[in-house]
Amino acid sequence: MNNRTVYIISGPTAVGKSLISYYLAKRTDGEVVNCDSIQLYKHMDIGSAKPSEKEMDAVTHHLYSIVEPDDSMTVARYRTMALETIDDILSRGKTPIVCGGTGLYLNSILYDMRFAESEADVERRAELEALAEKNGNEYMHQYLEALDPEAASRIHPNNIRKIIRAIEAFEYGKGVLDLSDCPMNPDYDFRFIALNMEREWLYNRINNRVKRLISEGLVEEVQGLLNRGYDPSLPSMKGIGYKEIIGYLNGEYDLVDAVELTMKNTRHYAKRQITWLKRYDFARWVEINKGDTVGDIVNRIIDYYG
RNA sequence: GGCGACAUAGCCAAGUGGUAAGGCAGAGGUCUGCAAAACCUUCAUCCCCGGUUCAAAUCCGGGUGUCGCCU
Repeated sequence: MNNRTVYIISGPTAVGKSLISYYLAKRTDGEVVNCDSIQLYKHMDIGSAKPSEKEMDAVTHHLYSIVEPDDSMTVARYRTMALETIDDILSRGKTPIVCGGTGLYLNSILYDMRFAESEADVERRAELEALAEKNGNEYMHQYLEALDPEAASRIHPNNIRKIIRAIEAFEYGKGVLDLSDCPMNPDYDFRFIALNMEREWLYNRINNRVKRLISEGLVEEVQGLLNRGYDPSLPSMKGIGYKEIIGYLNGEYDLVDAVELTMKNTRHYAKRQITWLKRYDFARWVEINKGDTVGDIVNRIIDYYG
């Protein structure tokens, strides 16, 4: 038993990753491993479009609903958990099927990304944010330039978030590394699938999905999260669908506007996801056409790798 | 039928003689600890015809269209 095959099912939001992973798991005696930054959170089921309970019961799903919305997730943490899960699945002779569209998280599995031992320092970050607030982005960029010219040259002066991270990283060790010169993770035999479909169709699916989430009770879910005391400023609460509904509940606009905003932001997100996936030249792009059944697609995925 | 207003990118829209702001949508892209985040790039010759002028989206005349009011 020395199979190291790991399927990765990625693609933009709403292409149908979850469903395809589910059927692929049935066909390959597999177990699904979540790679979606929002599906990691508990109590965020509707908005993040988690697989149904039925699917979760029929096939083992890992890393869904494992942290509280106010827990701080990071790529480093995700990577540790994901790798442990994958190893566990392999050790039992099953096939891990990583499913999700969070690019950086996928990357952390695919590559040997090294993270410093120490966790990010929240206090120092707050200090730097205050400094940026006071002196402006340009000032911070110059400050970074003095510390780490190489990193400064890679980060746009307007991208204050990355500038701050780079300063933090420099102060705590080696600075930010370049994503592109990271070695591939040698431990697995990846079968990387990037699902995609015609843009217009995808956008239609996104719009319909948002409507469906509302009818399934997204507003109530968000209200419930607020009632539990989760702050809108939490990263989890800034997920698409959540932040827009919060705006509606705060009376900033009506529900129709919230829905349209959510659709728009989801479309933008899907576009960014596709852009991200294009970086992987080893990705097998699977184009989904109208009329394809899930079975067809799963067959194509399996056939791809003989 | 008459009078008036308006006509700028897919949409909203600034610009009233000097060589087309901005926003949204769309498209493309960046990415090593908030990533469903953050950030970047790109997209018009101004309804049509004629005139005035060194120079017109901007002024004049005519046409067409839209809207409003009147009959």
